[in-house]
Amino acid sequence: MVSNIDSSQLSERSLHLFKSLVEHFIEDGTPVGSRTLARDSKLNLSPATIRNVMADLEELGLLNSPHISAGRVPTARGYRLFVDSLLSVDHLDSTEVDQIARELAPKDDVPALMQRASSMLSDITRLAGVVMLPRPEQSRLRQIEFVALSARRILVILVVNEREVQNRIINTARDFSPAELREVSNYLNEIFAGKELNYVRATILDELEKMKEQVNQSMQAAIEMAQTAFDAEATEPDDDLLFSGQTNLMDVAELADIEQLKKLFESFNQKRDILHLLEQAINADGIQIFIGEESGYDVLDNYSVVTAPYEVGGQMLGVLGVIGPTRMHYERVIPIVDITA
Amino acid sequence: MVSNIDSSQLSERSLHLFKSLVEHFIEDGTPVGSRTLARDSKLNLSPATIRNVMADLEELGLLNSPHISAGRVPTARGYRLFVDSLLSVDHLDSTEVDQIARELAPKDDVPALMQRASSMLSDITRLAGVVMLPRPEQSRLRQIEFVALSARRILVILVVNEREVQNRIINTARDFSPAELREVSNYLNEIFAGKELNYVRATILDELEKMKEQVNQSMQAAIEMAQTAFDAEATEPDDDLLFSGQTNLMDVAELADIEQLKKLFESFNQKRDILHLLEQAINADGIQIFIGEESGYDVLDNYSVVTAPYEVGGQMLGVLGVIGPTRMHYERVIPIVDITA
DNA sequence: TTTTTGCACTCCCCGCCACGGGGTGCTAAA
DNA sequence: TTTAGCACCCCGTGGCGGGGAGTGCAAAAA
Repeated sequence: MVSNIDSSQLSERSLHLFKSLVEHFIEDGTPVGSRTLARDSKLNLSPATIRNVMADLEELGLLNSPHISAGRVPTARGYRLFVDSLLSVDHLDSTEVDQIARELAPKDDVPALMQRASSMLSDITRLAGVVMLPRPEQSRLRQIEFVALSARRILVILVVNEREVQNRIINTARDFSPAELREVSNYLNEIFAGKELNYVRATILDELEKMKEQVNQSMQAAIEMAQTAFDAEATEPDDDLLFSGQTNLMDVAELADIEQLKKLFESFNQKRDILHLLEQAINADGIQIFIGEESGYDVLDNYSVVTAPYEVGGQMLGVLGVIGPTRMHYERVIPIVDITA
Repeated sequence: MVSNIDSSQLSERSLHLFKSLVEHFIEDGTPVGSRTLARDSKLNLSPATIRNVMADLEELGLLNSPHISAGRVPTARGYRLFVDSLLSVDHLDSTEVDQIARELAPKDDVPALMQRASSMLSDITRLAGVVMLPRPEQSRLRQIEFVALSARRILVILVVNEREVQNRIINTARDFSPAELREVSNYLNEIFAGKELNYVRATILDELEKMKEQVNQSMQAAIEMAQTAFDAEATEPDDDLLFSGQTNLMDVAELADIEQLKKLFESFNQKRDILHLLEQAINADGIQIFIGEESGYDVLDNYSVVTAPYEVGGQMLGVLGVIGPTRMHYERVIPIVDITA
């Protein structure tokens, strides 16, 4: 990767001009030329001077022109410099902050909350929102319960990590009485509560062996049953990436290329690429921004992704973000993503 | 609604010509004129004759021309006549049928199966697939259980209609002992098991009143608690419409209008309109086709929807279908939807 | 009466051209 | 180092003209 430009390598004036150029371009998406820039930036320089500066900036790879006689446009590298060193981030006014807080009041369970967060992000930015909720590496079993549905069908309830509840219905080889079930669950809770799920899955068979002489026959069958429940749990796919507002991207003029949009939407459906990308962001300790081709996924070539890890209840949980054109209002999107996280 | 054209109202020849016109148009999407039609249809008629016929057909509202000096294009009404009376449905060859059967082998639970069905439909037709799994009108409460998670947090488990399990976590005003919880659930199961959920929701308050003197204080609080559980249940949205392959629609040339696509995608997200439409199809006893504006939803103006109700395990379950441009290969799509159902 | 031929007409599409606008780079002067 | 001047570039637009595909109608042919 080519080294990025450091703001200290450029004169004050160049930076100023570069900044207004980017801002101008973000505003209306047309390449900006020396004339307009001369007017906009309050520097009182002639277009010719500005042309010289722009030529330098182009040399550095911060700008380029779509064709010889058009204005200049920022490159990915240019955007990088812009967001890293030049950006003055808006402060959200408190009503907006309030609104976000209100929307995200934890009325219900985690997935629903994530869903709301995602669609809120997309609503407020008019871009696409995305929330990743990674399957927690260490899911601790909190509690296990059995409920008899009918003679041989038993509902197994696993409470994991404080809030999540999973249930499976399993068919058993023989009948179990409610008393038996209670006994089994007490037993399992005693041994396994607070343990890691993977550990439970791995150990339960051993445990079974160990107990062979100690516990009675019925108990053994019950534990076997519990095992099938855990095995089923392992295959849980877990929908862990939520999008919303994809359609907002269809409004953005420069993305009006159907082919490209299609590729993007497909990669939303596949989830794979986006997931990989967001995983890179999970350990960043704040906002992270992927600009254009930086992401390494060519579906995202003309898009930027602004992400931030978030946590719920004190522990790292996932990453959320916004996907939009490289030409987005970073100064607005960034604080929004930040606050939401 | 204007009455549809009956095939008996037209001469053999007109029908033949009309049919080849539609087929031709479906094939390559350009308006078809008398000249080409004269070549294509093996009738040995001069273009002029055909022009006369076409003029008649236009009078009947089966065709129209985008502008005076272009070929003709079928109207929605024209398509209607075409699919109702003229269509010769392909027989799928047995490898295709096999493939469908293999894809839909019931390896896992119902929602996953539906998901597979939907994406299979879209893959095979190269259009968008949709599957509705209606929330059963009468959901009967089968069983209710409470599990204490911690001092004041209780997990409520509702078993509904044999297979479905729903759970809610509720916070209570005071502690409940496991014994109390068991008592409450026994009590509720006794009264409400097998009853309709709506009924339960409606009656539980009355029941509470009635019981005031009979049961003890703690019991009352418990019932109140149960009520909040049921109330929460009422708001359950239930994800009951699955799409896939939306992006296929982006390939279809004549839909290249971004605005329209956007509206369509949005209505996929809202689900509301599509849901209403599919509900109309649930009682049809076979394939049902909505062509263009017939559906009554203007987002679907240039689209057709081919639906069929399906059942699993002997009971009516839902509707599945395919959404594509009015100009789709009905003769292929129809049997595919049919077999899948 | 039905079909065909002939003809005038219509409209879209495409390529062409001219032109105006907003740019550029370069050179020479301030 | 900045500015003015100048020649040049290239895109977008709009007008124009011809070709193509198709139409409707009237009159002739079957």
